[in-house]
Amino acid sequence: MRILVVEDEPRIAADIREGLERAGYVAEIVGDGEAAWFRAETETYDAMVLDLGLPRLDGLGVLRRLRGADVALPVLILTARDGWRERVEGIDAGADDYLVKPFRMEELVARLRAILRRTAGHASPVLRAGAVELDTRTRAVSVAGRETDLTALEYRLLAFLLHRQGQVVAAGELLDHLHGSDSDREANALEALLTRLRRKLGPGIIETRRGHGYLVPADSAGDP
Amino acid sequence: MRILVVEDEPRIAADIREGLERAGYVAEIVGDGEAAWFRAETETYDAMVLDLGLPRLDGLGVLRRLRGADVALPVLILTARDGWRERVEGIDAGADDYLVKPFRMEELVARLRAILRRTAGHASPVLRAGAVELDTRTRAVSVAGRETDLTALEYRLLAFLLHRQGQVVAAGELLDHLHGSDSDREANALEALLTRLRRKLGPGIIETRRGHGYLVPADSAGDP
DNA sequence: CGCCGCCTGACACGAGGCTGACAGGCGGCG
DNA sequence: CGCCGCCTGTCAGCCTCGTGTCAGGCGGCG
Repeated sequence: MRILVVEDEPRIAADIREGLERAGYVAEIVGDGEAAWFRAETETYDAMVLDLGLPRLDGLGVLRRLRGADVALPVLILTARDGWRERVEGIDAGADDYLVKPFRMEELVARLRAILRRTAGHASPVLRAGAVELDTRTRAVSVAGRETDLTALEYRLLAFLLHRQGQVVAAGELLDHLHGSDSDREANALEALLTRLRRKLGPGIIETRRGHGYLVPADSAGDP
Repeated sequence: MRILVVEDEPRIAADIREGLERAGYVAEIVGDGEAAWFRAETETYDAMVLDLGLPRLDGLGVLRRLRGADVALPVLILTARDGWRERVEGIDAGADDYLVKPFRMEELVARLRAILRRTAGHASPVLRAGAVELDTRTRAVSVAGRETDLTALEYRLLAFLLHRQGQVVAAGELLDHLHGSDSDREANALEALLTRLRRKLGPGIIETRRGHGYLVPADSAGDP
């Protein structure tokens, strides 16, 4: 789960990142509305945490533009305590929920989970492929009903592939998602990771398309 | 006819504008990818001329975003002479045609006319020819409804020919897209590749124009 | 009829991908 | 503070399969 955090105050941004990552999300921070708009349009995120009190480009402007462009991205807005006007306008502009600063991280995570659960037609928070089930809320993964422990990286990889079920994802894109960088050396790291993950999941879940990339098949793979 | 030109180099941009307007089009220039995306989303254009060598935001990102958002806008990309990799990725990402810099204005106008003629650009990410379907999003190819495995090279070749449906493409140009170089020896490699691809696709999909090149016919070839 | 362009089956090589082993790093726990 | 565990990147070896090459065949055009 990738969350785009739009927050100009470095300390708060760092706190949010820490809290989100502790909760199992991947957080990316941008400091102003212009960058937020750009990132939201060019990359794929599962949700956005948007501080309305941005210095340069108004957070509300970002939100309106997003909604105007029909971007179905769950947005949680952060407002000042006395910013009731902002809150109303934010909800009007298409925010999914709001949070008043200062707030407790647990509350942020809880609200994020809530809007992730009820958004975008991804009705169910659990992803399935064959005998494999992945619950995005609890981060629990089971194979044929058996709870299975995945490492952080393995989980990210699996979740990403499940999110794109049926599509072939290039190795470069996977590496890009797992870290930021991309290199030749690291190609093998992905392969090693895949080997370990496949050993835990069993055969038929993650397939290789030589020269194309990897995918988890759309149909009920693994149990025919 | 409104054409959106995305080009950061002012002199080239001015040249293109002049050439397009002389040919009877209305040209609008933007200098970076972010602006291009915004304009393409908020305004209506008949085609886009997109320089892939943009400084800040990568032109390919714009293209992918457009296709991902199901924007049915014909796109002609401009690439550097040695940017064959860019070209391949551009076509893969849903460009309708490409032009190598430097180019003559007459050629730009001619290619623009061509892609405007076969209307609708590539609104849908799936390309069709007879019984063959190619989904650029999933990289899946099917023949008469049957999923068919293509190798990386076969896929590139087919995708390229489908993007240029109805046009004869010279062997040299095909080789140029599949690899960087172009040699006599390699000519046969292309023929071998074609043989293998045709065997998978069945007859009537890829035709040979002796002495000219290859094409996949524009009309519903293969199923009459 | 003979040349030339194109097709195709066979084959061999090398790149791409897999995996077991190892090492550095980081955090946890005593 | 130091030991020990797990996680993850790197390396080397192996295997598979994709792809180029070769040799020969088919057919059209002069």
